[in-house]
Amino acid sequence: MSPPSSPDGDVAGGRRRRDVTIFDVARSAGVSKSTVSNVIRGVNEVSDETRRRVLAAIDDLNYTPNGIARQFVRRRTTMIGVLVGDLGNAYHAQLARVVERALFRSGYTAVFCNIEGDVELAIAGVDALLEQRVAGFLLLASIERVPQLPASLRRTGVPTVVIGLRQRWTDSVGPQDREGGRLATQHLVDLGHRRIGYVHTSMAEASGDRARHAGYRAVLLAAGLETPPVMWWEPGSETIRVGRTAVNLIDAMRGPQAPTAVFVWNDFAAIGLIEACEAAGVAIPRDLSVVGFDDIAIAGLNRISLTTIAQPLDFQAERAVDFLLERMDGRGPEPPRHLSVPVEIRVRGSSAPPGGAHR
Amino acid sequence: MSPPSSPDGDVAGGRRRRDVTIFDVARSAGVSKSTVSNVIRGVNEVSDETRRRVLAAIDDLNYTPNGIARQFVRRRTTMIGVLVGDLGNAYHAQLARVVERALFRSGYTAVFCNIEGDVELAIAGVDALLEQRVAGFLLLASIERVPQLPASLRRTGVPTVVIGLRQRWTDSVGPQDREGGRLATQHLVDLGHRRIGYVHTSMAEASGDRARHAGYRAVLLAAGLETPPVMWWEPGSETIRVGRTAVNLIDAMRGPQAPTAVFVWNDFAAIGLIEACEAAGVAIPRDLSVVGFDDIAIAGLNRISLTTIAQPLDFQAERAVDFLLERMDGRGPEPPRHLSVPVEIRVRGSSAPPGGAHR
DNA sequence: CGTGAATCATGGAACGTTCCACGACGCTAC
DNA sequence: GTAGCGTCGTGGAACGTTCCATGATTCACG
Repeated sequence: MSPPSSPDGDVAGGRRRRDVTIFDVARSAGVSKSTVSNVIRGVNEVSDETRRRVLAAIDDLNYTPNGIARQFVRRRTTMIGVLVGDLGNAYHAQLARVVERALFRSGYTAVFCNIEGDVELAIAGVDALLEQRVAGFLLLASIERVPQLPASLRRTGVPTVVIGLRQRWTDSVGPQDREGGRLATQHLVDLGHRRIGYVHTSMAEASGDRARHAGYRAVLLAAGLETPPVMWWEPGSETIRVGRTAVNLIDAMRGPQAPTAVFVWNDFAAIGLIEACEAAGVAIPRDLSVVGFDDIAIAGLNRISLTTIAQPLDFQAERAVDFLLERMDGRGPEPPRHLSVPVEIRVRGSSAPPGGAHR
Repeated sequence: MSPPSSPDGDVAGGRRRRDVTIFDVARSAGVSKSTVSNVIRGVNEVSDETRRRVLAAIDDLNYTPNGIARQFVRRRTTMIGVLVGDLGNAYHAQLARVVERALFRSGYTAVFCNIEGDVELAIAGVDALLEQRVAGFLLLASIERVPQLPASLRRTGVPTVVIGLRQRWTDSVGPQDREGGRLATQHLVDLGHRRIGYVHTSMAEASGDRARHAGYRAVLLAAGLETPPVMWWEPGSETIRVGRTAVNLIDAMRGPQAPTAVFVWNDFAAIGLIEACEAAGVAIPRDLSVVGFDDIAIAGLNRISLTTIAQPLDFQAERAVDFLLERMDGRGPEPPRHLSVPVEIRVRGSSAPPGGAHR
């Protein structure tokens, strides 16, 4: 009858074997493609008998709907572009993880783009995501190395939600940075410290930095304490750069007005700082108490034991996804919402009374 | 002339504003859609003058090609499904990061699916990726919690490459596990240890576990040393579970035949083990030397200082992507290739002569 | 001047869905 | 008996590309 077993398009050799389509299912079930479509989408009442036959045919042919075709015709994908600072950084990796879960649970697919603080990469990544017609963007904090990113995203007109950094132009979700700065600093004051420094990265727009600093200053002011000049920390891009010099902090430690405690704007930097201090002969917490922010996983290790401010990442991810889905539906409120979720302090071994009373 | 500023499809309200299409560009440039397509794809010689006009029109209209439509008609996407064990685990996160970069560099998009050792999640994730018609799969190690995954992927017929775990049915890339086990154990023997234990997870198919164990046994055999029973470690799923008991190791440490050193099958477990030991009063390295595998970022911290086997993740990711692209082109060789990349030992503070000669 | 080749541009079919308008059928109510 | 309605199913247009076969023009060469 038919030509003897047509070539059929090899799985290999470039051109792919033709998929089972909705037509094949329709033919096999003896109905029209529209009916199959209705069954799959669960709309437009279909009689039980017909549905049964269609489902049987789907099962029979091992049919998987072609999501690309669906997204094409609907002119709306289920992909969300997730821009993340650096997956090598535990805080970002953790955030990426919970975001992926939250999106998946809502039926969306996370497409990550690892910015790595590289402007070229960021631009190329966003372009690629736009070409893929992502339905939305999720911007995960720490975009300090690519300051033009927010404006650029905004211009695309694609719904965007920011996590970890407050932005005026769109919804954002983040920790109570100011409160966190307050808690951390108050903890140090309560321990009896009188000269408490603040350490951040050298970048200006670092997520939450400003607010954390404000909380810190407020406590010092209320306690009638002097505010030493801000110290900075040059973050390593890939890992916590062991022994990387926190130049002016170490210098300060040797000066006449050495702080007895510091609040560091995030754990990643705090741990690097501890490493650098110890390498320079500054004992933690005897010579210097350190408090971080984020409570990344390793902060809880006994070997690290970093006092820090914990923020609930899961909850933030879920709310951010909620916000994003609303905006994608055009249901997002104006002006944009900004949710700050509560933080709490985890007191561990890196902080102690001045002079190192315990440990 | 025209109706007063037609509704035009609001950006919000569900139905999206119609994109600029290739037709708009064609009209604006005064050519056919085919010519625009030729210019974009850089094929089928186009005169310089025409190309210039088309590019100008593209720029003018701010046209972004619709990747979904392209992938639809070509019946081939540029998305690669990346199945990863647990982004919360530093080793996986690091691997995910380099894989994303390598794929991006080749013009592909990584679509991660975080398995989390959850069978349901894994199945649902793979289904979603199949619906998205990913062009290939990359399986990142540690699928020990979802043993049926390889077989399931294989059945899909979608080209797959495995990283970190040797599989017979398809290409794989991984570290020289056996050699790593050898190096680690030889290091301990050289330090003078006579009773050296091996610690792994309780899961059978853990990536590389078997080969690492084999390297370990080979060294002990060659050195004429006794092989203590294998000890196991129940890994925490989300973080290194601080203080989680490595039950039978701690027990063993108290017994008459306590090992003076252990080789732990990966850093994640090794660090957890160190924590548990120290919590139980076993000092590292005085009472017990510990060697890990992977050289995850925090292993290099002075506070951790874990002696371990380093493997080059970037290189593995690049080769794995090469392999995958070849298979996707139908150029993959038969039988499948298995690449083992060299490892090296990084000696740090967690290993010392028995009795803790230094530190 | 006619032919063939080279260069460049074009129109149309196809890709696998969704969604809409419509139609067939059976039932109820007047 | 027929109008109206509810239930269930259908065919076709549309989505924005790619790719192929073909067409138009120009030029070199005999």
